[in-house]
Amino acid sequence: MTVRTRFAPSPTGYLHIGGARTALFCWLYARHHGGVFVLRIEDTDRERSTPEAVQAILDGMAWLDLKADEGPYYQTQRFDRYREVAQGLLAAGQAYHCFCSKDELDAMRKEQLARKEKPRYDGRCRNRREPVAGVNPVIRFKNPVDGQTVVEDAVKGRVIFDNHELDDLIIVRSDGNPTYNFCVVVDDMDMGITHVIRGDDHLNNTPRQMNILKALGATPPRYAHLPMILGPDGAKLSKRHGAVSVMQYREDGYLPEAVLNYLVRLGWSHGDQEVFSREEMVTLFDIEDVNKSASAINPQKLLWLNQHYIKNGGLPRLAAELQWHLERLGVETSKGPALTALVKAQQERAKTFKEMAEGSRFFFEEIRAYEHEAAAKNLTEEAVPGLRKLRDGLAELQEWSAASIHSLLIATAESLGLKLGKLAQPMRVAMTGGTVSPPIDATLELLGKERTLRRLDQALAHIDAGGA
RNA sequence: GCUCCCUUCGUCUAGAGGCCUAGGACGGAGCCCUCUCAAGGCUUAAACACCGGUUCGAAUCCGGUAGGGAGCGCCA
Repeated sequence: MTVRTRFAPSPTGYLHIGGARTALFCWLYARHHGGVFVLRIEDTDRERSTPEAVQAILDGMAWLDLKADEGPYYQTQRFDRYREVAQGLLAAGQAYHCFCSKDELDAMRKEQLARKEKPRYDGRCRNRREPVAGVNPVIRFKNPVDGQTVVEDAVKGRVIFDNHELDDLIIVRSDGNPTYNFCVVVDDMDMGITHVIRGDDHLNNTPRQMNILKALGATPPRYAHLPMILGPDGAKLSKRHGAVSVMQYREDGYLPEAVLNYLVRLGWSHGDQEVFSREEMVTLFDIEDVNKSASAINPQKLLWLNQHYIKNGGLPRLAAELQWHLERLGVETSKGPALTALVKAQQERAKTFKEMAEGSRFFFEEIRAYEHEAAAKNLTEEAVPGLRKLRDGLAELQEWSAASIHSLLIATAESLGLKLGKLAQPMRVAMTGGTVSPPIDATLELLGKERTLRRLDQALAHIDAGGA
């Protein structure tokens, strides 16, 4: 039997980090077993579902490269099918019409709560023969009243529910539309889903779904309920935690492989290994190895992984990403060094592409102002002799390469009895306007001779003008 | 309130009765390297929620307690 998993988000918002992890595990499990990964959009709540949210989910998955092998299926396009199945249940006496009003239901709940009982529908319409005039009934599933339903969960283990804890849930609303728990069941059955991997907030729904499946004559799939993902503070994930949408991570300068690698280690591990390529994830991942307990997001570790992928990624790939971010900053990338060379110079000092792009602006844009403290400390009269001598040397330099620039720098500093830092740091401020850049020789090489000399003159003039 | 789930360093985790004086990673601290920022190298602090039981022996098994979480909708 081929494994078939599904990711079934409801399009009421963006693809957040928790959803992304669920999608990843579903995808990994399918890939690992040579199975099929199905995408299903659960949009039965027409009030809250939007096409923008559908697109956002698709975009998020595309960015993470979690391609669905089938779908997306839309539940709103399958309403006829749900109604058909509900009618079948009705005809078989496994479901019934319920005419209870909302007020009646509310009153019932209140009483039960007052008696310190779990609120549940008492099944009073189970044996009603006559319809109530003027009331459009809902359809309820006739849940078994005794016995137990056992969920053999791949991550939580054996979980036992007494059927009398479960009540007769509504499967079709009074307006004729099917409800969530029912659609899920019909879909999982129709789509031949063999493994339902989802958040553990659904664990309590599982016995109800299994009972409906059994009533339908279907074999329940294998279930795996993933622990929740919490915010950095250990509280439930929310907007207040910043990057809730996976696409926000792109904006913030993260690579999808870093996000994926971070996510796969939340609730899953393989010994002491921290870094996993996509291929390794696929071969090593197993749902049986997933943890039971919730985990908090650790932004520092994500940052570290991102840095790892920046340091070790392929240049063309990284250059494309840098270009995307530079363009976001409004930088004209054609007016500067080749981006692959730039990435090579910057990849050791950036944790994110956002950071790298911001730290690379000076390669493309003129220096309009020096950082105050940096200039005050480095662009001083004291630095002038060194800068002048270096300017002469650079102007005559035949081969404009980091290596030759480096030699010139050493020689210049030596001849003036200066420590390298006394020369390099003023140069850095002159070239970048600030104090941070790649090694100065590499920076000059990337800047090019003309720009270097121009900026050196600009700095000298600045000092000459009294640092104003 | 009821049902269900969870509990190893700050965080992610290893651990499936003796290999544990509990390992790794991020983060922290210190040192080294150094033209800045980084990167890198080395060192270091830091945890089995609690109480009982089983056992020659428990982080690992059992029971309870506490603390977190989820569900209990004509939401998904």
